[in-house]
Amino acid sequence: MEAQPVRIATVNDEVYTRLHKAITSGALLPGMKLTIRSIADSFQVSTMPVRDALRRLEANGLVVFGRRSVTVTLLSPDEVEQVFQIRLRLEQLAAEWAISRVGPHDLDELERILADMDEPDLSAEQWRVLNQRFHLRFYEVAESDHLIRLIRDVWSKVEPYMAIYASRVDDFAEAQQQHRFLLDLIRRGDLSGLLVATAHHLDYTAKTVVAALEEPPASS
Amino acid sequence: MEAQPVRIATVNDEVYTRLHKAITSGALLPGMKLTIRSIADSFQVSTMPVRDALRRLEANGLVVFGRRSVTVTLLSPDEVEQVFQIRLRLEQLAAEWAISRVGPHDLDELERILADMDEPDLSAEQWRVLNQRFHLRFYEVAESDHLIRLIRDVWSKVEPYMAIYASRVDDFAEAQQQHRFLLDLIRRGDLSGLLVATAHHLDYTAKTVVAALEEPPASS
DNA sequence: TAACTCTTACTGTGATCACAAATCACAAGA
DNA sequence: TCTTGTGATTTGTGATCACAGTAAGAGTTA
Repeated sequence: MEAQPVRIATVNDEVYTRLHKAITSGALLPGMKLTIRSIADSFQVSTMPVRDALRRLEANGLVVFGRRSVTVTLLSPDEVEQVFQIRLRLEQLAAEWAISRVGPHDLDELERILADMDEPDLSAEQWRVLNQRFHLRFYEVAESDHLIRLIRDVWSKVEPYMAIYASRVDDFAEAQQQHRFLLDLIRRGDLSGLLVATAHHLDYTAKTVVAALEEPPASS
Repeated sequence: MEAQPVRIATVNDEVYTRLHKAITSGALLPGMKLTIRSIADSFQVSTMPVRDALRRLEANGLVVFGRRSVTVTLLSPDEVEQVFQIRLRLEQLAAEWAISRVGPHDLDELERILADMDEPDLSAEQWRVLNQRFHLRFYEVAESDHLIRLIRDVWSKVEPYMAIYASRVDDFAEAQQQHRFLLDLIRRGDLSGLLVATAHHLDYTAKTVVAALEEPPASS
């Protein structure tokens, strides 16, 4: 029963995690130029683990190595829409696998996450994290490491734009209503309904994100 | 009109390409232990670009970094099946996008690839490469870099097992027949038929690959 | 004032080195 | 013969260094 080797916490991993979070949370904006040395200095490590981490982020599509430069990947609105379409197909597959395995304990936890999201004075960042947790928590029920990992990776690519969108909106009532609807379908085991609702939810999200992207960033 | 920086050919890229090919072609078998230094020696470069390349391969899921070891990712038959399911969804999406954009030139090229695959004394390796080229050539018509890249990545994960399978089989008549059927559906613009046929084709492929995987490697 | 050239400083790439931890081999004991 | 403990070797990790090409800034000219 030979298992895959287990990763050990290392400086490289730490840097990777922090950079990944910085990009997906919108702290490092798409198109922004990065320098290995300054990152290394701010993290108080050598350039070595930073290089390793950036290489991994490159393979994830979150940064782009160019001629003597590293840049946070910048997606056009059209590309964002494409990625959302891809996300949809993967998440529909995960929903198929998950809905037949979902148990009472899972439903409770999903319910609890939605309750947390009802908190009125939630920051955009907090909402974004909870939103991601809700969806991924359900897909984890599918028990497929490969699918979950892929969904995470694809999700990460549009997450920076979700962050931009969320930072400008303060009313998540519509999205929240859709979440409750989704959870209800899950609870009832209505797969075909869930697939349609998931498509609607992602279309809605994609449209609002792209719309926020196309209007001027911050005119006073 | 600021464009994304362009990658420049570098030693790191070269090492990455060669290792990627070595793994997907089955030259480096799943589960095999790799050592950075020996790879560096055999390529006559320092360990540096090898590290970078392996980090990228790690993010692609082709190798796994463990405690002081690097291993070619080993998938269980069950995992192989999962990845094929994921591939199916992604390729169905690509088929949707591609079928409405396919032109005469594309059809000619697909036809030519199939003709090449009719060659009777084709090595397993040559057949595998042509098979991949046929499918990807069609999906490229979709003109979505993100989707193509994702399909390539997912494809790579099961490619080593395709190589194992192909090396033991010498009759690709059934698969070839399915290819011609697919191309016919593409030519007629029959999307729903194409989606079903693609599902059948991938199911068939997955089953034969997994079957080959589960029987003893080389008895006698 | 604006555009252009040239120079300088910067930055990723690749190499080499030190270290600690894990693996492997060999031997001693049961 | 199998297990266990110990030591030597291996190996990934992280740091430092030299180099070459790029990109930004200064200086000049029209």
